[in-house]
Amino acid sequence: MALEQTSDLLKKRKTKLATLKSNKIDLFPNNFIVSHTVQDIKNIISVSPDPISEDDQKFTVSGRMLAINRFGKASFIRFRDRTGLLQAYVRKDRIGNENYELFKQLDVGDFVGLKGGVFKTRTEEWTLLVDELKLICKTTRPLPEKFHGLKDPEKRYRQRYLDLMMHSDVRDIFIKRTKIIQTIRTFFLDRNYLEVETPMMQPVPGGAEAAPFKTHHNALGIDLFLRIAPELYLKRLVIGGFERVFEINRNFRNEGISTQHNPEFTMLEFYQAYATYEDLMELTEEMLRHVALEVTGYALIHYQGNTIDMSGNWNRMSLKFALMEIGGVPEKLLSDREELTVFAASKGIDVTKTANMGKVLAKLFDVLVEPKLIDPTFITEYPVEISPLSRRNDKDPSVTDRFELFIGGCEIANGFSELNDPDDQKGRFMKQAANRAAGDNEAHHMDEDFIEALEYGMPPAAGEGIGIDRLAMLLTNSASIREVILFPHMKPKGWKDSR
RNA sequence: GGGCCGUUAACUCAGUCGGAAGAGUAUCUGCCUUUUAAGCAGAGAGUCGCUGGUUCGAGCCCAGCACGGCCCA
Repeated sequence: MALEQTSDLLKKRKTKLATLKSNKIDLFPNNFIVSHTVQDIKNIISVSPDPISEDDQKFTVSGRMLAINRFGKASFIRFRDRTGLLQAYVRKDRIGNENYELFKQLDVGDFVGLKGGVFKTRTEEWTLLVDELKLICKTTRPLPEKFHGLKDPEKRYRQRYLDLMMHSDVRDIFIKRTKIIQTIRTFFLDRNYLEVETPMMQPVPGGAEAAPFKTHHNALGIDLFLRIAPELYLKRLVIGGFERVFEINRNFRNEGISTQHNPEFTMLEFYQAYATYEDLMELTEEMLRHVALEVTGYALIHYQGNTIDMSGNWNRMSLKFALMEIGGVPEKLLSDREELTVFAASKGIDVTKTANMGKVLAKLFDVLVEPKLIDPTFITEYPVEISPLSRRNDKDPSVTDRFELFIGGCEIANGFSELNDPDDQKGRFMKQAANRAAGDNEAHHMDEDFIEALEYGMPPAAGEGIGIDRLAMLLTNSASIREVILFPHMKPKGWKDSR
């Protein structure tokens, strides 16, 4: 056991606990039975026809004390349970001398069980008049300051429980996040999609262009990769006859951490047989509009100073059109890789020498167009070389039947008609493998097993992925992905034994 | 990986020109039975992120490192 350095405050608190314990006070009892929640009490008060006095009905509640105002022989406390905040009035003449002496030893942060009726204070605030008070759980550490809360972002993320305890707006963000996921789930279940789970550990990481995390299975003696996407497995299910499937689950990508990236993040992917990418654009509009309304109550989203209208028909334009009209790229450059690279360089955009035309276009788009797509906009006609899993367009085989959706300057969704020609798919994988050999470690791996699956026949289908974290950022007006992930990844620090 | 900024009491933050470490909240003691950032009087509380350097003297200047934030790649 390492020697722990304790602050003055902590030492005093521990001494207090020891004293209480030696006085036979149970600091962590587990036998308190609650009759009402705070919300129950508020509901009952709100429908009571006549003025209530503290003797009409008794409630038994429990919660964490967040504030104590002591006045010698009486005190006001505020406590909170999962349903809300309530004030209570603790009087020495009601709970008795002995209990009041115990109460004087309690601290902000402690859990208490209370029994009593309700009355209105002079300032018209409904307050529980305490007849009985019991310690439910003693805190060993003091809570952060009540007025300023916990501001240090590092502490907020590393000790999220404190952040949640102190800040109702933070709690609201995570409640909204859950509501987003539940609304999406219901949306798909209502449309006869089957919710499935596919491997998180894959022998060949596929379905996206990203560096994976590697792990090892001892008994099998093989390396496995944490999935970067579930796509290829979900398509195997479409081949198997599950014509409508969806999965909401974690993906893992071994890349940098930023305000937009966490190494693990949550992705919705869904696939529908006999649908095209155009059908999915319709479905996406309907779904996201529905989610925004369900979660925020409005079709207008306020995000980082912009007002985004989720109602009406969303913009649609091709990648090249967007580059010309929004990015200001001269049309004649769009068909010449060399000139385009020079143009990119003139804008301070660095393009690697090995990058193909599609990658150059995508890079230009990321910098010149994406930040400007505030209102929901579908971008279509992505080049085939950067869309290795998408179906070719019938009229122009150099582009695919694919779209990406941008809202608030952020990529939210990526969908396309699925490539179901096994030979074409094999050729695309081989091109990717060549890129990989040339040094692109984010290029796709060859997946022979998936090619074989396609050879058994996949019905025409369209599929889409939506980043749940990004969507949660959008709907909670969060500038950083860390604000919508309960425990964002951070470098370990010696903070555990430094206090 | 690069740039800028931050790290001082449990929390939120000051700290001037390099010359004895500060405030509010919280804690402790006393008073206080309708407060709500309660009030009044008093007290205690610090590895100034870490390591080294410059200096008679460093929270402050310099270098390196750690962690975090924002921006860029």
